[in-house]
Amino acid sequence: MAATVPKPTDAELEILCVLWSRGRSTVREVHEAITARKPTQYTTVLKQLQVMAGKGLVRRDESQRSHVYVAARTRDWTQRQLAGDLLQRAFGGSTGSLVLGALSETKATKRELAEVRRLLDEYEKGLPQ
Amino acid sequence: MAATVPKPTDAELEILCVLWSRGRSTVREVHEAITARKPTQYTTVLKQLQVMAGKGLVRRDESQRSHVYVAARTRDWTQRQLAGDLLQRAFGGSTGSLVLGALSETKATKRELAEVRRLLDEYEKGLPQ
DNA sequence: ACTATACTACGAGGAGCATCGTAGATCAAA
DNA sequence: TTTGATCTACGATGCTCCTCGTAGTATAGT
Repeated sequence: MAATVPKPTDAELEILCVLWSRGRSTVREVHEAITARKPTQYTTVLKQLQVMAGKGLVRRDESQRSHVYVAARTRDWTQRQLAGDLLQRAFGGSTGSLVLGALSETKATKRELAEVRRLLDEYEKGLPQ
Repeated sequence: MAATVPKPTDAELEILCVLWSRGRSTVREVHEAITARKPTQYTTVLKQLQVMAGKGLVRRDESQRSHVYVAARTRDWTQRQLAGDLLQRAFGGSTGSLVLGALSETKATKRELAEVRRLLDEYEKGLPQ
């Protein structure tokens, strides 16, 4: 069975973002990234990572004294989960509503709209039949 | 200043969905809708609504013995908040990624794609210049 | 060898969330 | 008027999340 990882919480998501952008990282490295935006104790980040490892959100290499952490799921995969989850919870499954919501909240420009259209085309190409 | 309402929690969102679809509702009516999908005590829903009123997520009319509740924000407004929030937290502000995430997670069909495109067109029409 | 530094493990505690039970008030029906 | 149903108010509990402090261990520098 595919190990089922839970939906990351807010704080966990922040850490995942660091891991996605940095790749394999030690606690210290993650901490430095996190604390730059929001001053936080080192052990807070450490504990988070330990909990996340327990949940299966991250994996770690303990072969060195400084353990090295990696996100267990890709950014894309997680984004799909979160978008799908929100879709069900708040949008009654209507993809169109979600898209519109995202667009209007961020005051998307014509340029971004074009980008979205382009992505739609690409996505459709990958569709069966 | 516009009263700033907090982001609704999962349980709160379920109740809001009921209020949005039913309109003005008593606790009993909300409870009936909620418990149909997930058996729940009457007082649980009542308490939720009371808390939500305190947070400003709903307003209530106490002129009758059975208080009548209304969502304080429209469905559209809330959806925009949630979509925008997720966008910032998980997608680094990239609307395109969010759209793709939602599409691929729900295995959107060609028909739905067409619908999304139509909405995009409409949205663009309302855009200034 | 000794001391300072860096690292992990882990327990504790505050805060919010979701749920429920009980108490007390109000109303309606017999 | 008494009884039963219906409603609100609210306290209590268990859970998760987040944060931090302390303890213990390994490493490195002098």
